[in-house]
Amino acid sequence: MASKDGYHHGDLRRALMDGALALVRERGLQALSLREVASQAGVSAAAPYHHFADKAALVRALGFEALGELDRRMAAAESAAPDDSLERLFAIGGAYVRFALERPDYAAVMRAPEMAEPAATHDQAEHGESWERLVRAVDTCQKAGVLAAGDPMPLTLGMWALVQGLAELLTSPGAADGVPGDPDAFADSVLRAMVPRATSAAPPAPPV
Amino acid sequence: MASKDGYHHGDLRRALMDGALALVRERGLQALSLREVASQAGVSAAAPYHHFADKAALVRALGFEALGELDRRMAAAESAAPDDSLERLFAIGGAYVRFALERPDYAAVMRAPEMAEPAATHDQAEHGESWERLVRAVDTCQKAGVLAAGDPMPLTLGMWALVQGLAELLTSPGAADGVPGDPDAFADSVLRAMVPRATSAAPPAPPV
DNA sequence: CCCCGCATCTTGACACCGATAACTTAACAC
DNA sequence: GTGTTAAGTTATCGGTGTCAAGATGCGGGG
Repeated sequence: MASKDGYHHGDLRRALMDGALALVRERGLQALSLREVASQAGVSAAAPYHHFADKAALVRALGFEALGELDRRMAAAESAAPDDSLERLFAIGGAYVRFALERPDYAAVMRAPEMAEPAATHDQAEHGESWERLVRAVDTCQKAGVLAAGDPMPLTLGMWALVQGLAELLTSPGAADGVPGDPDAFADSVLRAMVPRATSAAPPAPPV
Repeated sequence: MASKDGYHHGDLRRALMDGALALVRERGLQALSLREVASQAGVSAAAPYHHFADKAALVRALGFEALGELDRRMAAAESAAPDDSLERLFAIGGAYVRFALERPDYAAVMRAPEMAEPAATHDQAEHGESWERLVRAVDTCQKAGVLAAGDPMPLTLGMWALVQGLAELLTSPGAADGVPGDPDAFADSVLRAMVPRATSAAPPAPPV
């Protein structure tokens, strides 16, 4: 809609987004500079304003792209998991953490302050499809009796907050200290340790 | 050490910190400007550099102050809770969330990117006293048999991630939608729903 | 064919920001 | 008094987001 495929430049909008993503990956969201992204793409400092209203609009575009990719990975992980409701829930949560660890740039723009502004929720649903996917997974677990019945909201929001906080903790520098080995596997153990079970027969945390 | 109590100005360092906190409260951490803080305090733009090496140093000072206040509230909540290990754990987590809701300015500087830089861990321990307090509470719960035994790290880190993510979710604007009534009470219900129990006799989530 | 329109990109400028250097002032020690 | 030092000032630099006005190029209608 905004740009079909290129008049002078090849596809500037995409080039700007990729450049911004690279800059975030290398030096963090704080160091993201519109001018630098522009000059790296070979255009002047004012050129981006023909593709994004604002620096915030660029960040929001990246954030929504990240949300889309996140949901794609969650969907893949969910369908690849064994046919067990709780395993599917773990797979979804694990996909979030793995995504944040693998693509810290996307993770950073996903929780950028620009994504929480009213202009952001105006364009897209609150958490996108991922949220509804999680709601569905929790509901399935409850119906299967593997999670305590009752209002699903506290459980779902708790699950979301858990993976969100876990991703943030493991992404922040210096977090590699203290986690024994592969952070991905550690995140999985945290998830399994934290998710409550309705059944009492569940083994009390596998020996480390 | 840096300033005893005032030569020309009353106590500039404190005035700058208070002004910065107010600015964060009103317009967010992103809008924090050293120049504006300085002019609001009635001094020139270069004056703050005699009290803080950097803008980052100001933010770090506020962040550590926030961590101190957080631990103070956690301690108060813990000792005010009934004499039950799990209740104490809930009290600690609830204190975190309540603090973040009540003082979003402190919450913002606590998780500012400047706090994750190597210069920050150099001055103070990783999470301050609060972390060790949580470790102790989880350990007590495990010893009391109310939490599954085993490696306490996944449980503790999961608990930390949960309250951290919960605070971030409830602090972000637009989060008031969807939570039924008092967010503080809702956070407590999330905490109680998410924390796993070793005992099977625990009532399966109180009716809503 | 030409020319007009529109999207795109450029230059130039403005206001703001963080940071530093050089200078002035005030408080205290002796 | 003198001298030292902390604290505050002005002036300035490089960088950033943003806007206005002009240049440039591609497409479609005459």
